[in-house]
Amino acid sequence: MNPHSIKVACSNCNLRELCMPLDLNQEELDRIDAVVGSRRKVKRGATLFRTGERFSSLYAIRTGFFKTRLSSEDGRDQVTGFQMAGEVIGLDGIVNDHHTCDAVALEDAEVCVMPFDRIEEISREVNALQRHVHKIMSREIVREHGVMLLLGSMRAEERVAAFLLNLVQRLHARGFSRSELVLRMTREEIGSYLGLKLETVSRTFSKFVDEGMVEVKQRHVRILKPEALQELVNARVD
Amino acid sequence: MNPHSIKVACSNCNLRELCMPLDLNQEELDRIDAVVGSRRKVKRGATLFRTGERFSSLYAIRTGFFKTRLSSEDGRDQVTGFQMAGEVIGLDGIVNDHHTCDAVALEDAEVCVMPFDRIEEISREVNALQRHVHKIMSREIVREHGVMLLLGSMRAEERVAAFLLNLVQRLHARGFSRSELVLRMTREEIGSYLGLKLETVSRTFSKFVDEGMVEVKQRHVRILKPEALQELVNARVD
DNA sequence: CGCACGGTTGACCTGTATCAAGCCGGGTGG
DNA sequence: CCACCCGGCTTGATACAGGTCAACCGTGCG
Repeated sequence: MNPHSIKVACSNCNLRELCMPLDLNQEELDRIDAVVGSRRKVKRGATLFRTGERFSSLYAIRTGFFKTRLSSEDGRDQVTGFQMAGEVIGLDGIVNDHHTCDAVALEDAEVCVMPFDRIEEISREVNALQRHVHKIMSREIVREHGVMLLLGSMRAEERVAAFLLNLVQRLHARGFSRSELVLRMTREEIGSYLGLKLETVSRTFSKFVDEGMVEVKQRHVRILKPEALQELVNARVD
Repeated sequence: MNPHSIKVACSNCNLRELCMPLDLNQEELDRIDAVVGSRRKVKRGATLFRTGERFSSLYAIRTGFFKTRLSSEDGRDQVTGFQMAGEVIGLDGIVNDHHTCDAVALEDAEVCVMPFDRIEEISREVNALQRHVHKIMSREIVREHGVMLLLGSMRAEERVAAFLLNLVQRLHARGFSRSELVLRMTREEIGSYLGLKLETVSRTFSKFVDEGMVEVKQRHVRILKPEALQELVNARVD
């Protein structure tokens, strides 16, 4: 759509510790800079890639917030994840050379475009990058295991609690508050991700508010009792 | 537990087209043989690896049938997948150098042990192997997306139908019948995987039988109307 | 042979979906 | 600047899918 060729060295990027391996010598650093082909801006509501599009690159999010979703022709819709700065999207496309989900920007965003064949080429030479790529993919697999646990065995309250704690923890790792957050997505999108209807998400928020665990004003959420939420998530089922 | 050092060349393995890249010259083939360190037998009910164990290898299943499960201390249990011959397990361990799930044999099994540092080493030299490893990981990510869709948006009948079709399709790719299968797992394990209780799985089977879509005798299942099951899976929700 | 585990089935309960009405806040146009 | 509108959200009433609890059955193993 709107590719930009402004290149900024990864070695200078303030997200480096989030999206690149750490212990590199200068030569390796220079090599890794070559992984990023260009940058690309994505407007709120626009897609970075869509189901069926040819896969060519992974994308490291510099700024903004994305959702990924499966949209099958038969009308089922499933949000498979929310991604923020420092996270990598596009891994789904590697198997079949085509993307199998949509990536939609939930706010104006900018990504680093990393052509995958270049990633493969350089990770043959820089062991740390090779290892890094493997870890990123493995991390995604483990994350999805967690979502399966959530969808397969948690009740609505537990899901919403887990969702809020996960979001705020990731934001905190990026220097934001550990108790306050702004939701970038609608109740419906949260519901899709959590396997719930939007009304249930809304009711659950209200319940948490009644119980003094959180404050909710529209999309602004303040977590008052993180331990209480955590306890919900840990609750034994049987 | 019980490592065996019997080595059999991948180049001669009848599962090669399932678990190894295809277009290789002789030199590359020889190199890839070096990926497999040894074999290991796993008795029914035993674990190949457990949550928390140090990660060192991926495993290619030669024979037998596995389930992977998350078993959190708090009593939640979630089956995250069923794996059969030609499939690779252990990818979850790469991120943190420790496994994050258990792999349990549902019948006596044998796996090829592939030390991961050797995989990384050789895939630096053999591009096809590098690409292959990336595809395996990406395939797992895409598979899990599918499970998220199933858990997040399908009703019980749809889940069970999808489960049966998926199993029989994978078995058929391995030379088994496209309509008959033997379940290697209990109703409870199916239920855990599908986010349902075992009674619901049982009832759903019975319903399918009543409707003439399948025959079920214990763990023997014969699919009589695959199109009907497929239609269920494709059913638009709204 | 008999026990134990896995599976089926029934009766009832409950959490979440569904349907519906109304609210709130931000953006637009008069 | 205000009125209006619209999308996103909340809340209530009701329906129903699937969970729970319980009894019973079949079969394969010791």
